[in-house]
Amino acid sequence: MADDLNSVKTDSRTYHHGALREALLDAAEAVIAERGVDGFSLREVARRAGVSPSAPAHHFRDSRGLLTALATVAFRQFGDALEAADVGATRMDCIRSQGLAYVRFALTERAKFDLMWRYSLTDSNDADYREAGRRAFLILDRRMRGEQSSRFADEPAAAPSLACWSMVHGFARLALDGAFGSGPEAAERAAELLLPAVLKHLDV
Amino acid sequence: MADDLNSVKTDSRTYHHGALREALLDAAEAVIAERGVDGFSLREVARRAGVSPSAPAHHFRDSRGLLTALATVAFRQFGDALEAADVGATRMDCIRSQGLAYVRFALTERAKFDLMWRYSLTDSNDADYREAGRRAFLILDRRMRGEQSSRFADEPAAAPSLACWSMVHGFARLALDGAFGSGPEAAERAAELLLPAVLKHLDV
DNA sequence: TGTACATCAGTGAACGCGCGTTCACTGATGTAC
DNA sequence: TGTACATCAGTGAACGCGCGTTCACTGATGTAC
Repeated sequence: MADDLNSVKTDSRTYHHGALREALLDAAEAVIAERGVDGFSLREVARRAGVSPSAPAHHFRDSRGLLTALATVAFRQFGDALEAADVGATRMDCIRSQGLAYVRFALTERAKFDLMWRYSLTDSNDADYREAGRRAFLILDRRMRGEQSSRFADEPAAAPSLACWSMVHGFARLALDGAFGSGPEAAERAAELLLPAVLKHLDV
Repeated sequence: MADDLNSVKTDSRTYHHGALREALLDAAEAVIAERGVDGFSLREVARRAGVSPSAPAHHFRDSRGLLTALATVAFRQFGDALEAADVGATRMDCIRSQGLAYVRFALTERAKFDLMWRYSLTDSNDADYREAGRRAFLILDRRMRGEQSSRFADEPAAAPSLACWSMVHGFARLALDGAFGSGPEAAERAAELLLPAVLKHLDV
């Protein structure tokens, strides 16, 4: 595996692919982006990667394995997006900015976002997968906790974070699932128009 | 179809089933409850209803038709549950009560709730389906609007309702999708423990 | 520097499967006269 | 009240499909000596 990365691009047909794992993840991403998560098939992914149907098994035991790996990648990108959005003059600004980024990610990476939460398709015991999900939540959670102590002393510590997470998650899902009209455009328009107003009703 | 309903139960094997439509819907509900929405198959449903694989086509054009009908039924039951929960001394009590009912429905009727929002599996143009979904939303929306005028004069009128809807919907989805631990018990425990505290952060 | 060999990463044919849908059909029902 | 017939609601065999996975295999790579 000490492959020169350039050679991967250049020598076109060797018996050993050289970067098949990544190629399969890319292909899988393309497939679900085009056909939706339910349209995923291992054979189709292999086909796109130009490889026999049994090749993926060497890198990801089975189809669930591949999807779990892809969901993990997706959660990492998602976490990165939240982290990048954690900016603003005040704590509340940061929170709102993260909320917008949350929904934007869901709407631009529809299929990946779907997959991240389709736990019937992934191995929810996979350590990397769990860790990637946990990290994403903690980015928001850390900002929510901030310096300030909760005004709601009698409640579980995670409640404010969870309230925020629930609201943006719910909004994103409703948008994706066509509650604001079907098609990506309708969802994006709704998000632009409504989400800022909706976030005003979050009290944390 | 002027069938005596009692006879449906009693004479066991006639060529004409007599209430096949309902039997198929029941069977479909059982199938997705056992196997999840992805485990649905038209043949399996026909099998359980004790009928040939092509029989369902007479009542529901195809498999999407059946699922759309089932989703419609589900949305009606969901609406009924919200309506029944719309009780309390204050407006806010009613809202909270509806929120709890929302999540309870999602957790007890997992598969049906899943199906309601899986719009890749249903015909989202179906009039009954749309109407049933709309009605459910309006039950919450009516209570949210109440007598009182919004304190947020500059925002879209639907924003408070949508904020509430998003929060409970998001919470329900996170619970269902295993964010609070996998398995129904974990989800229910989390809902009991966290949901009331989460709802305190809704400002409407 | 050369060689033997283990290991790794692929091939491609084959398996068995369950699926949705179509098709020509038939049994039961209800209605017109 | 009896009969002819249209319509409705089923049957069941057959279709073609794409799927995930297994299997015995082989080509390429890297390492020990």
